[in-house]
Amino acid sequence: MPESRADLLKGTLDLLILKALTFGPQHGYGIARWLEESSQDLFQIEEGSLYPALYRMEKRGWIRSEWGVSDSNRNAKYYRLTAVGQQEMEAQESGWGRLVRAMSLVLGSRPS
Amino acid sequence: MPESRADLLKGTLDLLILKALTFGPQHGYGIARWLEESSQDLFQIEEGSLYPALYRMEKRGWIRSEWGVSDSNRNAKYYRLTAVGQQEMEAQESGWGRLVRAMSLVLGSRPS
DNA sequence: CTATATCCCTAGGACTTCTAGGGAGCGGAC
DNA sequence: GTCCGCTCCCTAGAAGTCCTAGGGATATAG
Repeated sequence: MPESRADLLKGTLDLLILKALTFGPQHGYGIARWLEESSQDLFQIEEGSLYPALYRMEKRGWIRSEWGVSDSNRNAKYYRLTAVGQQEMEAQESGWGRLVRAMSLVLGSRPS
Repeated sequence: MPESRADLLKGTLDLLILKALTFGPQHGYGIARWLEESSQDLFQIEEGSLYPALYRMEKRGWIRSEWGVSDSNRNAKYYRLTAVGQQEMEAQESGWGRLVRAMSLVLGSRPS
């Protein structure tokens, strides 16, 4: 019963990945690094979460992959956003906005 | 593969329940109603999510229950926050704040 | 008496994430 | 030349949360 999970990513990983890919194709490792950087290290992206996420997102048609060579000259699988993925990104972004609004209403509430 | 889940609550249910109980003891049904009201119906609390959540939260010592009689004169199980639950609430509230900050950094980012 | 709202609960499954590994290649330090 | 660290990919298994889809009982209004 390990209650000690950092677990800061509450179902937001898909949106984060989609967002990372709006700037052009990127490989898994690069996505993880970018997310950590751009969140000022608030996010820690576990590879055991990332790769399964990429796999299911590709299966759903949100992203598509292609092998290439990375900046550091290694083989890397580059993912890019599809049109469906772009729509999904927008949908999830607005869903996130609704969640934040709802939470903010509740957390700022007084008794009924 | 039903992708059609409303699923607005991304792991925030515990915090929502804890928050609801900061205003005094309340029963499950009342918690659900209050959360829907105070979120302006953005949250829909399913009973199949709520009662298991209450059960595990009690098992963890965050809340304690006692049978009583509701305003509408029915038997109802009233939950109240424990000291541990109060601490947990504060911890989760600040965790939520960190998530919102991190998401906001990433969603507002430009390419690396 | 019948309908509606109020109240409680469980089982089973879908889904996401984590832990905990394994593997391989490139480049620089020594 | 060898070793180490970083880059890169991946899987299996388990834990945890939430949903769907039920089931049940009672008070009060009409």
